[in-house]
Amino acid sequence: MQQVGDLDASIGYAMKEAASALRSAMEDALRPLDLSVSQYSSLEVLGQQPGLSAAQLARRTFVTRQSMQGVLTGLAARGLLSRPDAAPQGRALPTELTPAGRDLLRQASRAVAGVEHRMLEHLSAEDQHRLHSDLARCAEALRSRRAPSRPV
Amino acid sequence: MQQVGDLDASIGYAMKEAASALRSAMEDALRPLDLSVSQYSSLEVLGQQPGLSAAQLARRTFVTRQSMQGVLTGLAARGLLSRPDAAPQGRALPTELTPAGRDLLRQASRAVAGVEHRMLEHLSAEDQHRLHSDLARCAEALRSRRAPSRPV
DNA sequence: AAACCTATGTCAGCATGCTGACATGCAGCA
DNA sequence: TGCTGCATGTCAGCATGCTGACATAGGTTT
Repeated sequence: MQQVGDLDASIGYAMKEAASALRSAMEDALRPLDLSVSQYSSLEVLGQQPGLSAAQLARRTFVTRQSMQGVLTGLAARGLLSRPDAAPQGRALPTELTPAGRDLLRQASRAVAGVEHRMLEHLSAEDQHRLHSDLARCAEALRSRRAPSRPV
Repeated sequence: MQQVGDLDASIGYAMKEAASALRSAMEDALRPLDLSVSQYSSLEVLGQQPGLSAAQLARRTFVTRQSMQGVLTGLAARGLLSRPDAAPQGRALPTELTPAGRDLLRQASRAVAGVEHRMLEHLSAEDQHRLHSDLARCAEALRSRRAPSRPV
């Protein structure tokens, strides 16, 4: 275990491969709707948790809040979501989907569900459940020891 | 299954989360060596399969050959790998690590192995084996139906 | 009240990776 | 021979996402 060893035996490599294939398939599925994966992710999160700020949304979709601003600007320009001009409290601008946004999200979510189904069709329900929990455990294990790197 | 549904139950979302955490942890581990994840990936593949062309390397590391050119240029400028000036046959330029490249790869591979170990330490050997095979199956299932989109 | 800390939005600059396009070398076929 | 198809390398342009920096709003501590 001192070095990575054969890549075809590496779980990290397999994870990158699977994530890369998933992203490509999602891009293909979302292209007809003129949505990028980042745009879809924002819509999906926002559909389930209306009123999130850009910074909260960014954390949920694994990008920086600076990047999220660009995504939200693009979606707002297409009338898919709305943000108040002034913050009702603090600096956070709560974002919500418009009816058009909800409608497009419904189509996009259907397309992505198809991709996910295709990805998992050869796995039993039990395998899927365990895969989900193992992935969550991997993420948690990596997150837990993110050193604060505060110098003494 | 007609829509994606709760994100916390989505395997695709969990995969993105795990892959994102893995990438961040690798960036942290490789920063002291002044290597990006892409640079490390290229070195690792090249260490196991010397003589690959840029295009072959690109496919193995899930980037385009155009992007790979930039990575190889940077690594070559640091004396970590060597490419012939002229193609010995066809257009492909077979790339190989220099002794300095092999040395840095050894350190990087150790660091990344540590990350991967941390990611998996709460999973049994059996769980790890199954996770690897499930990820491979997911990738394969997504790849298989990449539609050629040739119009009839 | 004043100082501090945190979270948020925003601007600027830059690195990475992509698509599109073109030329080249080689194999296969008419 | 010439034509076609394919893989490779390379150039240009662009989109995405990042880091760094700053101002602002609110809460906490002193």
